[in-house]
Amino acid sequence: MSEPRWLTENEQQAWRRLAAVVLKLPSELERQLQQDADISHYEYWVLALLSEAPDRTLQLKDLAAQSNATLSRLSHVVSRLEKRGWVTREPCPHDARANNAVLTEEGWKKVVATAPGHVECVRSLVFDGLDDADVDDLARVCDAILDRLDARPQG
Amino acid sequence: MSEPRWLTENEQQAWRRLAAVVLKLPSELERQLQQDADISHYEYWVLALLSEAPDRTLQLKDLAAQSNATLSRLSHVVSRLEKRGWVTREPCPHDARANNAVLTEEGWKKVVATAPGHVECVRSLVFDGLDDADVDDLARVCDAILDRLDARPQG
DNA sequence: CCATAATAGATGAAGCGTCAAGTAATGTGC
DNA sequence: GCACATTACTTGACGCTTCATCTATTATGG
Repeated sequence: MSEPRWLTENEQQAWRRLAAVVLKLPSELERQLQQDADISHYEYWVLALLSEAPDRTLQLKDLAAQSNATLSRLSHVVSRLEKRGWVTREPCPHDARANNAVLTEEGWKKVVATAPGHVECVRSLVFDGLDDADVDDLARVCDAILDRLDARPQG
Repeated sequence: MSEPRWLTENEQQAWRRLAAVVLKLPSELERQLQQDADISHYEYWVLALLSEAPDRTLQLKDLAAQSNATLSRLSHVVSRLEKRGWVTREPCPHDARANNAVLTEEGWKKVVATAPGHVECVRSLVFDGLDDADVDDLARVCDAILDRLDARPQG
């Protein structure tokens, strides 16, 4: 084991701030959605993805990938969303192992009702403090981090 | 309720990437620490903060603030760390309501043993993909977001 | 001083995510 | 075309965070 490559002063500062964002931003978004729509951030994300998908339908596997979650987590969440009447499960025609998640009309209404307040929250927390150049920088840096995250051996 | 201020195309892209980072980065750090040191990311933060504090001692209230957590969460975590022999609670001399958390010698050793691998993980996931200008951009953007997060009315 | 409020922390229940197993269907090698 | 591995998903248990509530101590107002 060689000498660890410690962080420079600049990197430490950036890291502390990124760590704080990564910790606080989700909990604030969670709070807003819970309070205003009685729904978790991840549940919202699932509904939003379905609302944009063709026929408002996605196979669970793909929905899991697009929402950055494990299939297990998604399965639990879809069960909850099903109980609330926002999503239904349907067998996938071409693969008897697979299931599709389909957004119901009620689910669509839920997304439509929830989206404006949530977008406003994201905007006020993130984008109102940034100019156009900052937004580009943010996207670029996040992309670089994601490249390395996705390149990891075993998730 | 006026027309919501939707996100521009650029903002949407940046947001999706930030959301992915905010979701994936913590779980990857969690995985590394759990695997290599049998400890959670937040537990590591607590130990690391204590290791840098004068006398390796901090009042629970201050430790909660510095680690971006509620007092309740910290209290539970300190209980676990106490059971593992890495931290002890001591009454605060000047305020009988308050408790100090103190890092034990065993706790110090744990930090020393864990830090290099964790820093390596942070470096490889975040900083190895960024140049100096990116690091500055990251710090600046995170700072702007934190300003708005911390300015929120009620947490 | 005394009542009230605020602060510091602890604790138990509830909900969600993760992990380990399990089932069922579908590829793949020989 | 039959074993074997892989894929797709479900389920139950466990651990951790949050929330509400509780105790104890310290400030504050009159």
